[in-house]
Amino acid sequence: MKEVTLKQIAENLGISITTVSKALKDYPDVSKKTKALVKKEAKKLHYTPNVFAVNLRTKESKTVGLIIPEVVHHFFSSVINGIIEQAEKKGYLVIILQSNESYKLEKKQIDLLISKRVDGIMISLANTTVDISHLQDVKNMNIPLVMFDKISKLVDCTKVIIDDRQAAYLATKHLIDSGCKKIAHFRGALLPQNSIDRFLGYKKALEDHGFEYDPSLIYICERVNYEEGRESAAQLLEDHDDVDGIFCITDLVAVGAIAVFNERGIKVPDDISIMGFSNWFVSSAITPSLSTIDQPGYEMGKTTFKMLYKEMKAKKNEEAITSETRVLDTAVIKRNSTR
Amino acid sequence: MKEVTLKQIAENLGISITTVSKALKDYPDVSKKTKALVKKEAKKLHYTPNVFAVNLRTKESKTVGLIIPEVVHHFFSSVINGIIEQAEKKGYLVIILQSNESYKLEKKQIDLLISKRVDGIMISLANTTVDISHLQDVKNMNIPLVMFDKISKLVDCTKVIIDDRQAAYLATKHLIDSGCKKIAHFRGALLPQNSIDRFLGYKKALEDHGFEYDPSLIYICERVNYEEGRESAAQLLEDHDDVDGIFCITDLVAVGAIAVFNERGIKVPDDISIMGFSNWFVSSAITPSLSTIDQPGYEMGKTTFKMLYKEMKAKKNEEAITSETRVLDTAVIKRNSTR
DNA sequence: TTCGCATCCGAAAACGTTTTCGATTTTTAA
DNA sequence: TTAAAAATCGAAAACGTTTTCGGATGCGAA
Repeated sequence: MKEVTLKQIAENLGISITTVSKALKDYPDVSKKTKALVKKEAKKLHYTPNVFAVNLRTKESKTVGLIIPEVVHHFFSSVINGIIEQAEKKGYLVIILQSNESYKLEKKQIDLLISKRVDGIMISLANTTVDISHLQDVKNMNIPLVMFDKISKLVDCTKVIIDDRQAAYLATKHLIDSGCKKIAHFRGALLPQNSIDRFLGYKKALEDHGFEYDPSLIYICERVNYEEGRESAAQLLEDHDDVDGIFCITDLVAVGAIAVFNERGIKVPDDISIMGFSNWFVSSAITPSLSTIDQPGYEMGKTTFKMLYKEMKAKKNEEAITSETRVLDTAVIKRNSTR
Repeated sequence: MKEVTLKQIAENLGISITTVSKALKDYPDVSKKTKALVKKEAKKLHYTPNVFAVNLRTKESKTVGLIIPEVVHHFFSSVINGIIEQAEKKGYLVIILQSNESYKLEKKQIDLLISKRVDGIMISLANTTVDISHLQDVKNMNIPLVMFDKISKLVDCTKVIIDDRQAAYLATKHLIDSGCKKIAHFRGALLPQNSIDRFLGYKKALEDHGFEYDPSLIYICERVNYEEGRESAAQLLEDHDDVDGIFCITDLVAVGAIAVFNERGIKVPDDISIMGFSNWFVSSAITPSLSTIDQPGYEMGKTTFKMLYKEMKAKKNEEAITSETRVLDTAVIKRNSTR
């Protein structure tokens, strides 16, 4: 029942630990004969190297950290999916932490990951994060860092994002093209970059097409959920009777809005068109199915890890790591909630 | 820029490494004065222990593994949420792996976690898993193991589950109580235990209430998704014109079915009642909102980790670890898809 | 024979921590 | 004052691996 170590094998074979170690790693200065011998014995004893010792010696953990605002979220869980798949392929394991949209937690978790000596960190920022010194710390300690989706422009590191502004522009344009004359926007909280960008895209689209921007058509959904979609829709119905299009920051908000319109006999899209954002898989299942922007979560996860991997490799080879921003493609998905 | 170690502190203070180590861990054989001195110096230099060395020495990683069939799934991501929250609270980190419902991958991942020397493993089995020797291995190596949700009765370890059979019984009974006369069941694949149990619960409820079990009313949804819900509903409409109730293995399947009925002008619940399973948060957002069984994912994650923690502590104290099965409560949630 | 050159092997240090056990000093009791 | 007890400290081993560097061996060529 004892742990089997290099020493064990060495003793069994009457050779040194050194030779065993080198044989297993195919060093050129071990004869083919002893290599075969050692490997056979290792297999026989089911030898697996003690990672703790390997970590200590090599100063690597082959483990990366991932901090995400909310795990229970279709987009983010798609990202997780992409990341862990890609990581496993490259022999890395992923430690997942959830910031719960809290800056304080996020900071603590960064420290935790650093103290666990992960080889790299991937993060999507909490909405409440403004101070970015904890991320600067990561960079200063020369730990590879990649931000995705919810990023901060203030941190110099590689980023994987979509062009929220452009996507929102296209979403709004799609409403305009389909004949909407008065378009509201259910936006997210004021701080997060993507909430800002989507708002700006919306505004720009209006201006470019001869609409005047009307602040009273903006509704804020702090928590970006179904309930807020409902509330905003209800409020909108009180405030305005001539809005014929809504661009929602997220599908979930849009679904809430559609539910309210359905209940009140307001026809979507005949009376009012609804545009979502994310292409949550449920969006095609509701009635009417939701027109939206496809936001490639799985893809984002995949390239996020790939970027991180590149940096980790560069660091190992003592090459300089250069920050890079990768922008993923989005697409307008036309369904039945818009004309 | 050098790493700060115990040695560093010791040299600065002109004392031994031993004393520094003990001072930081409040050993009783270090004077208050030197303790204060050491702690001050440690703080000044931002000392953090090298986990690699600690791991090697203590043979613990303070890390646990989690294998899940699919990350992108509301129920499972709720479980993940519960687990990582609880784990962090106890100072453990969680490595998440995804088996993609593949036995082969699952087995490989178990080996991976073992080789990473995690302190414990939590797993929800892949649908295709029948051979359980890899889990037996885990037990044999004396690594704490907890199975949740999709378990195998053949493995002797602690388990956290719901009473699928009982819950399905109540779901079916609810349909019966609300006046349904002919009740179909959209079940899952044949192998997984919870698919079997829900089917058995359905059958038992029928028998207990004077219904005769009719195999032609059973539809199999292999992949348990929206599309299969649609297909099964469409098929049902061809096969039978007098079914007035359906118990679906999962909300997603139920949502697919409802969509078909909505499209074809079949009224839910007036013409046909639909019962789901899981209480996916979308279920309350669709029209009509879905009656279902509440399956507490977050709670399950929480107690799964707690159970694991208990075992890990027991192992450390060299107490015997006794397997235990914890059954969590479910509840019938009545909404508008049933009368 | 001797030198040079491969080829093959192993001693030993290093990674940074924890913990045992003995040594030294200080305090207390007689 | 002295012996015993308590308080405080440190040397050293151990965890299991990786890697450097020097040593041994064998072989062919000079």
